[in-house]
Amino acid sequence: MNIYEIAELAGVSIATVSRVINDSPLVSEKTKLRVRRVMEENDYTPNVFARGLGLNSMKTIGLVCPDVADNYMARAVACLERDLREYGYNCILYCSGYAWEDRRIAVRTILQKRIDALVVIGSSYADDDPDAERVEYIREAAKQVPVFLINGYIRGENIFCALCSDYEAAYSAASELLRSGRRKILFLSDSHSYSANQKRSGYEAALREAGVPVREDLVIYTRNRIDSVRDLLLEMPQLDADAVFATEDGLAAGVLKYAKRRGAAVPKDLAIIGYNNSELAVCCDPELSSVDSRVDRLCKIVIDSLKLRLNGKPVNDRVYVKGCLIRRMTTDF
Amino acid sequence: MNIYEIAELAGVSIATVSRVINDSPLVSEKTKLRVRRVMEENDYTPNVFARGLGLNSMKTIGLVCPDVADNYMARAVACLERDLREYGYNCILYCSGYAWEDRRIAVRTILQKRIDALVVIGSSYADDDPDAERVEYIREAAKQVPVFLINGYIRGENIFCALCSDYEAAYSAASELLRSGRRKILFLSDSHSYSANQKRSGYEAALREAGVPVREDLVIYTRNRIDSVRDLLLEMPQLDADAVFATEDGLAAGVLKYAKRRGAAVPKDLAIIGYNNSELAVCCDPELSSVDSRVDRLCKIVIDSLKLRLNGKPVNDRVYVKGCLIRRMTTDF
DNA sequence: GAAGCTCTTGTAAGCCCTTACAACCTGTTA
DNA sequence: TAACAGGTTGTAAGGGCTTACAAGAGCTTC
Repeated sequence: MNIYEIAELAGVSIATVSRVINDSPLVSEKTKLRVRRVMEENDYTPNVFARGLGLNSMKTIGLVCPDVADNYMARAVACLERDLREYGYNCILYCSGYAWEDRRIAVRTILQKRIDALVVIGSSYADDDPDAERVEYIREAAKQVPVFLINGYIRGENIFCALCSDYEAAYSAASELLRSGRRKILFLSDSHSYSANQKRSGYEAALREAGVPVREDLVIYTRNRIDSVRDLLLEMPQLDADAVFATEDGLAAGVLKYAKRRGAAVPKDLAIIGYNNSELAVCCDPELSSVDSRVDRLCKIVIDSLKLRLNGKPVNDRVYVKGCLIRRMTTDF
Repeated sequence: MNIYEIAELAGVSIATVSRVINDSPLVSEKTKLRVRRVMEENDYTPNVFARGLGLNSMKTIGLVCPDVADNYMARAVACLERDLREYGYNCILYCSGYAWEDRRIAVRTILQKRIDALVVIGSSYADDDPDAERVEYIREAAKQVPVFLINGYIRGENIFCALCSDYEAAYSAASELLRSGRRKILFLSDSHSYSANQKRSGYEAALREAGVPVREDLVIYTRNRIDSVRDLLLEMPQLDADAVFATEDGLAAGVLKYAKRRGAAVPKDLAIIGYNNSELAVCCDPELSSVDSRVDRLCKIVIDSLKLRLNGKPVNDRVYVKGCLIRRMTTDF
């Protein structure tokens, strides 16, 4: 069943059928109705490939993220997919993994599908990255389609960034801990990504401002896995800290669990703040205080920009969203 | 840059270029090398739309699931996407939501993209469903492309199912609890889906077999949200149970948390078993015993079947995988 | 030296749409 | 009544690829 048969059955030309498909104002209402009825009766759907060829677009957006099994990215993907679909676009998903080379391949590969735009989630790039040239592939991609980064920042033609102001968020989280009298605040992170570095800077700024020296031994990196955190704490016979600021809820949840086992009272002996406000946070006992990095908000911003951009309108190339601390039970009141 | 230009530059016909693109054995190695070099030099990529038109396939698989933000489905999507990609296929994702009408629309919509196969995750359909006709759209879809169900069962031409044997898994989970002397086992579920019903049947069978009467007041349904569980427990001044079997880890985690708050010793006073062995389970304290429903295994099976099917080979239309109980700290040894 | 074979290449039709341009119809206007 | 405008429809030329079929090139064989 193709456009010719429909045209035949409706007694019109294929041009008219095509116009009906595209709801062109050039067709009279009467004809439209007739053609539509024939299409429905034969439940005809235009061939998207042919359509793609003609329009040079299949109304598809590429979504690249390191790992959808991560709750943060999953929420982003869910949000983006829904909204974009409602706007008439489908999403091709590509879980790249975290390695830079794999990310590069991901973008290159997905571009071959002739997507209309590319969204990269959790990219954590930055211009001031010491290895800045490793994000060059993003700029390459931007030559072909508009590129939207969620939580990554790269300056460039046709590149649009929506970021959580991690620096500020970390600053205020650390300040909160300082305000409640904590002086030995452990900074726990799982990566040296741009956003992790921003968090660290914010943390250090808050300490400095409060006149508290930044102690190298209180800045620790480990894998975001519960057993890594367990091992970490096992190796530290006595944890010389009265608070923890973790760059991921998973890390914070681990600290909470194993510190409690060790007999620490939370938050009295040890206050804890996580990051991302994931589903984990409310499952913890006591509930974990966490910085909400506002994925949904970031996604909305990206979607709005994307719509504007696809309509050829100008778009801000950088938007920051303030992260906000959700106070639960692992911090003082 | 199109196939004509490449042909021109390489001094061959477009047919030859096309054959090189498709790595046809009809082309001499010498010519292949030459054409390939020209393609690389101009970094040419064949237009997928035109290719799709010609081959009637864009090497794309449709992935429909109610909600990727759910850890179980996210793991499935991640696994499927990776393996299918390695096999040369990309995935179009569609998060349908749970409503039946929305699922129907999801499948109908995604089919229009002329995908080569459809994978439906967490469908929880069944032939013996009282509302069996509501899954008719799956059979409709199967007329167009092979359909693979993960954790759903519908008999039909071109429909292939991979399921966790929830009945058995639940049976053995309940048996485990009975073996350790529990007699008042609460069955806690968040849905009346096919697989939830299977779990309930398994649970009841175990009780009956042990000569323990099934108490209606110990079968409870509630939303899979931590606060729903909290409210549920609040409404039950004294929980007359010595064990809980929950159909989702989220529910189990909630019970664990609020039962502990109430002073119950776990597992001494209350043993708990969850389901799906999600990331939550190990974050709980004590770590949650949980039935591993083996998403990864199910995905592998689907992928293997899918490959066979796409090559026109015969495939089992139903494969069961045994769920297995992961014993952690919320059950006795 | 002609026939026949295999290997390789080219020609052209086809896949199913979109859309520029031409043409037609109807109703006004001068 | 002719010219014209506006609204509607049709014709035909793409768009970039695949592939059936034809054909040429280089061998071998008798």
